[in-house]
Amino acid sequence: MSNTNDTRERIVKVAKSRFHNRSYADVGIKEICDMASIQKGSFYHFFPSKRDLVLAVIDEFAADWAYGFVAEAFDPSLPPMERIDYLIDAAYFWQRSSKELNGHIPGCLFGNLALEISTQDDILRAKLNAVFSSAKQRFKGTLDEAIEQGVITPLDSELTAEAMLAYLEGMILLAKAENDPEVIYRLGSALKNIRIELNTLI
Amino acid sequence: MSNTNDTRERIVKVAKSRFHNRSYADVGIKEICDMASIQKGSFYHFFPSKRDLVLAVIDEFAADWAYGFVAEAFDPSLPPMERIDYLIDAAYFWQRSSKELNGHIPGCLFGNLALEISTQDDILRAKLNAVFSSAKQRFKGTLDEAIEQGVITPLDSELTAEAMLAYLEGMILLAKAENDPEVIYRLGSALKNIRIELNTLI
DNA sequence: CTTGCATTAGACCGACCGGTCAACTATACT
DNA sequence: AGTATAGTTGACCGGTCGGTCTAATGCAAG
Repeated sequence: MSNTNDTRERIVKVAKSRFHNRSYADVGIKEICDMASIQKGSFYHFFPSKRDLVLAVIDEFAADWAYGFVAEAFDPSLPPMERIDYLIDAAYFWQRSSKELNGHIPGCLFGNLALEISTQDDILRAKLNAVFSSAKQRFKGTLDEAIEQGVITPLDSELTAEAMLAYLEGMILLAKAENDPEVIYRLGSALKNIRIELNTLI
Repeated sequence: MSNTNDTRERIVKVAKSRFHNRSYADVGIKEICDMASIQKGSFYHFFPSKRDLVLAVIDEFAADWAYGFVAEAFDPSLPPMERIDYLIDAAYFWQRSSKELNGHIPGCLFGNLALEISTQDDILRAKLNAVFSSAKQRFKGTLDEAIEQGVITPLDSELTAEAMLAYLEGMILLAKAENDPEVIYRLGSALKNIRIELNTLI
C-alpha cells in the first residue's frame, strides 16, 4: 500500500526521455539503470524485458499526452476547429523547447517507435497502432462536432481524422529531418483544411 | 577499370533491403557480410564504417527512386495533377507487394532512417534532408506547372509541396503502424487537394 | 617473371548487449 | 520476535556489436 518506493517510476521517467530523444535500440538497459541510480537486478525486478519497459513508456507517454496538452487543445469549450490550431501550436512549442534543451527535435515518440520497430515486433506495433487509433478518435470527435454545428460541410470524418493524423505525423517527421520546429509552424495551417469527402457514389 | 568485381554492389544491395525492412541499428555488419557471402575484411575494404554504408544505401535508393517509378509518376507527358495520383498508386502497390513478400510494410526508407537517427547523427540527418528536399522540388515543379496551365488556382507552391511530402510520409507512417497498405489507398485522394495559400497579407 | 596494388580471408579486439542469479536488506504482517 | 515478501545489489552469462589487423590471394602492367 505504501508508496515510499519510487524506483519503478524513476526507471520509466528516465526511459521516457531517453527513448523519445534517441531510439529504442540505441538506449540500453545499463544506461537507464545508471541514470536512475539503480542496478540491473532492480530493473528486472520491475520489468521482465526491455520490451515491457517500452510498453510502459508508451502507456505513460500516451497518458501524459492525453491528460496534458492534448486535453487542453481538445478543450470542449473551444470552437471545434480552433482546437486543431491549438494542437498545432502546442506541438510547435513543444518541439521548439525540446530543441532548445537538447539541440535536436525529438519528434513524436509514437511515430519514432512505429517506424523503428513496426516490422520487428507486432506487439509493439499493435500498441502504437492503438495509440494512433485513439488520436484519430479525438480528431473524429472534433470533426463530427464541427459538422453538427454547421462550421464545416459534411465529410467523411473517420477518414479525414486519419488523414489529419497522417499529416500531423508527417509534419513532425519533416521537422525532425530538418531539425527545425518552424516546419510545423509553416505547414500547420493546412491541417484543418484537409478533407476527405463522403463517398456517396455507387 | 575492369568491373568483374561486384562485391561492393552486393554489399549495398543486401544492405538496402535489410535497412529498409528493419532498422539501422538492428542490422549488423556481420549479417550483411553473411548475406553477401563475404568476410568482414572485405566489407571494411569498401566502407570505412557502417555509417558510410548507409550513406551509400541512401544514395542508391534515392537514385533507384528518382529514375524508377518516381520518374514514371512525374512523367512530363502526364497532366500535372495526375502525376500525383500516379505517385500514390505506385506507393500503394509497392508497399502492398512488399508486404506480400515479407509480411510487413517496410515504409519509406528515408522516413524510417530520419526518425531513427536524426537526433544522433547530423551528417545522416543532413543527407536525408537533402533527399526530402529534392522530393519537395518534384512536387513544387508539378504544382508550378499546374498553376501555369490554369489547372489549379495559384498557391504557395513551395509550402504546398512541403505539405504534400509531409502528408505522403505521414500516410506511409500510419500504414506501417497498421501494417496495412490500404491506408495509403484510402487516404491518398486527399494528397492532391492539400493547399497552402500564398501569403499576401502584410 | 616480377613487382605492385586491389581484394579477400578470417582470427581477433574490447566494449557492450539483454538478461540471470544468488545473496542480502528492508519492510510489513502476525 | 519471527517470518514472509518486496526490493536491491553486483557479479556474471553467452552472444553480438562495430571495427582492426596480418597474411594470403587475384590480377594487371612492365
